[in-house]
Amino acid sequence: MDSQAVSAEQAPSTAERILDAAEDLFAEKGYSATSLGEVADRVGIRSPSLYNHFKNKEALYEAVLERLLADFSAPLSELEGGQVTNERIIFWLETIVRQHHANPNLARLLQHAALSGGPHTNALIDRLFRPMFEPRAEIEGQSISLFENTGLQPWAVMAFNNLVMSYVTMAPMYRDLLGQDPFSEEALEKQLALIKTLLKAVFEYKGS
Amino acid sequence: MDSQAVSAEQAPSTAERILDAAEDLFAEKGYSATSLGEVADRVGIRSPSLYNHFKNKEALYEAVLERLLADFSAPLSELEGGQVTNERIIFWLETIVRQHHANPNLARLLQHAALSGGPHTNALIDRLFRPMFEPRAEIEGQSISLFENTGLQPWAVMAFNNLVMSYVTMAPMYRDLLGQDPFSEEALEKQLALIKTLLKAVFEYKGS
DNA sequence: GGAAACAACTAATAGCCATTAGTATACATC
DNA sequence: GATGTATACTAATGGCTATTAGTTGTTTCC
Repeated sequence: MDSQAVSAEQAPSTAERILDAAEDLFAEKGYSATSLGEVADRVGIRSPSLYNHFKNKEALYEAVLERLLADFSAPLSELEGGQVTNERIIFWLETIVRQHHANPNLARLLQHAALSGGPHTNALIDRLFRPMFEPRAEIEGQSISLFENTGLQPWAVMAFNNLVMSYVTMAPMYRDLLGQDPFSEEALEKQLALIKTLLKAVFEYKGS
Repeated sequence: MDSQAVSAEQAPSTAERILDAAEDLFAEKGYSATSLGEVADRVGIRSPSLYNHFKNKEALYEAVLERLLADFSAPLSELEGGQVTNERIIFWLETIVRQHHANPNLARLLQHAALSGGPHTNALIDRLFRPMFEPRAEIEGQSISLFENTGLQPWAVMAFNNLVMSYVTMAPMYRDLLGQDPFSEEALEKQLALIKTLLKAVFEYKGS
């Protein structure tokens, strides 16, 4: 009865609460191992009621993906909106790391998709990764791809993607091994320090 | 009738063929999303026949894990059997990378366990990772942990584990993005070159 | 050659899955 | 106040799940 919030923030709609619960579960268990009954349980409704908000399981999954992609696509677009300098690559990578720490679900979902497939996997690849690997659209006459001058592109792109993604997807094990929260502020700083060091090493790499 | 091999190699037993099929499926889909019916289909028998060889699904999973762990535990034991020099760490990491390329299933299985849990996950952590993170047993009076002198241990350990594991678990997506086999000989060489460069960068890192 | 062990099969179980149909309640609009 | 629209519910479906029981044929051993 006292739950009628008068504050500035709206109480989330049922559809939003479904998306929240489904995002966590899809990220943890993957598409096929996630049951609509469990999603409904977390929201506090019965599973057939989900169909008032989403056409079916696949549509719910697609909506979860769409919401995540909207957040995570921004940084790369911004990077490509100007000259790609080493400094801006560092800044871009740092932004991405912070984003994954703030919400680890996209990385987890992507990892499930890479391992097991599932609906819309190709769309995921195209929208999240393809832009990093393809030669960039020409800007000011020059066509540069990330890390191009190191001679190890696209392996360097994969390597740094691996660093960021696997930290997130392995976090439950690391939590156990470290005895501390892998998403704490200190942990984030340590990971960033290491990644920046490695990034500089790649910038200076001229071939063995 | 002509299938009675007279050659040196024995035809694999039914139990071994079950293990092979189950390993691939568990690695692809994870524990709960793998059905015994599908395992049986691949072997060419009916699912109740599996129970002639394994007590139940969990015992089959455990047997798959055991077989994989036997292969993958060797290199670290060997590394710790002597002085831990930078050169031997490089050699050890190279061995591990080659092992994961030869059989990507352990990395995939481990990734599923990290994301979703499942039976024996704690045992997996303890046997595969704990030795890398804990201070090593004293050998010749000195107690050294890997990467200790860089000041970023255990983050460096995690980072290189991430590099190796994620390359394997993301391989299906990379196959699509690269347009070539991520487990080919050339791909392996490229990955090794990059990892060695990064490893040397960490050895020389003294703190920002 | 009879006995025992082994490994395949079919049939049947209880439980969970996504999904549909039909129904009840509340709220907004005319 | 009547009429829709939205959103919850219960009940029921057919399919898939792991697992058990019981049966049949084949191999191994004395």
